Amino acid sequence: MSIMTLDPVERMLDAAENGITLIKNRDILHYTYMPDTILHRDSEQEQVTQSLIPILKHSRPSNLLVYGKPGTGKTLVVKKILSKIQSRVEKSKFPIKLIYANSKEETTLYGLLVSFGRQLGLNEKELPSTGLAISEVFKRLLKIIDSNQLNAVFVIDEIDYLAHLISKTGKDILYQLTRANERLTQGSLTLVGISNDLTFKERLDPRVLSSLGEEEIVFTNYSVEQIRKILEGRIEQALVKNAIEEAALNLCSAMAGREHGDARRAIDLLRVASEIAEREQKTSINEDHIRMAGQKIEENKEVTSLQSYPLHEKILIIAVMKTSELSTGGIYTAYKTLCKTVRQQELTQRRVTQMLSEIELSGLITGRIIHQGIHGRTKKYKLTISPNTIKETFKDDLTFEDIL
DNA sequence: CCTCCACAGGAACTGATGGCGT
DNA sequence: ACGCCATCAGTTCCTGTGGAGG
Repeated sequence: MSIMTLDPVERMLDAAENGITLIKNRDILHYTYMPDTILHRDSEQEQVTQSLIPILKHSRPSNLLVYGKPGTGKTLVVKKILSKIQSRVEKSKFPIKLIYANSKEETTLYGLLVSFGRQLGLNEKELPSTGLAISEVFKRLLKIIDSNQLNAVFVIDEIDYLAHLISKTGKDILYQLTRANERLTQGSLTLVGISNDLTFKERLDPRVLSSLGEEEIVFTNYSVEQIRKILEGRIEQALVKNAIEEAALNLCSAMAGREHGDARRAIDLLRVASEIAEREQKTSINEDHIRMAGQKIEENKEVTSLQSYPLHEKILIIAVMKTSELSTGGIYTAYKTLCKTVRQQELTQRRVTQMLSEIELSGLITGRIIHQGIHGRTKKYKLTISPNTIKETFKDDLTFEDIL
């Protein structure tokens, strides 16, 4: 290694040139990477294939519902098998069209339908991204499937979010999707729903359930040992030999397994830890690196969610941080005074309670309902992140100069 | 045993935005 | 040009509630 330079940039460049390299292939340490073989999921793969097989015989397969916690490989398996099926039929005259959409990424019902449409080949002109009635969008989707004689497979990830959107707007799109085949003469439509929430079925319209739930597949959580195997597979491809200590690997699997067997989290941990170790010029990843990675991932999550909030939510978070009286009333008065100093129109208490519960969902604060007898009912909130993170994140924002 | 607090949180509505079809 | 539609942030009005204190 070259002599230590004082300039940190020079030092990093030096290290990159001559220093220790742990990572051979960074992409493999990303959970979006699709490995050739999916570990521990043989029977699930068989089940998925089984229910989709009719497509090869030119008839409509059963609709499919896939359950499993995050990071159990649901999406991976479904995508993999569908693409295999697609490559099988590629040469035949029988067109299969795979459509994938994640309900969480598309925040509105309209957006989701449009994303389906885009993948079916409708451009901005044929399907504008705003302005139409939802029933009109739906009509156009069916029209293109019909006129191109497509056999479409709609994969709807996180379908529980979609169900939630639907119940908010009152449009029963899911029902219409399941019944779409009756309106199609030339093509067909198959639904594959993927859900994280195992109780989601109970909230579903029974008419939808009867056709969507024709087949059900449950992905169980990974055990710690299974996660370890998955990690080993990736380590072998992505890292140099002996890049990770035995204990660190154990810790990594344990940390991810403890939650609910989330392989995605395990891989994230590994990637960040290896980056840290590499930067530190260590010859291997040890337990501390894993712990630091865990912390860093947490902090990153906090900072990005802090930054992404609109102005009034930010003010509210600062109010929670600065006040000691953490009942809703207390927070609200604190919030009002902050609004005055920042010269912002204050919002109603109703709105504020709503914002507070939204922030609570993201995990930055936690709330607990407390009954104080004659003193009524309140929700007491508590900051779950360190005030320093907040100050650090907002320190460049001129709006908050006076209140931090 | 009843009362009454201090809010929680649902429902329905408003007004603005942006863009369609005709 | 006009009416219509979806969406979003926010408001208004509302009903509901566990238990301390009388």
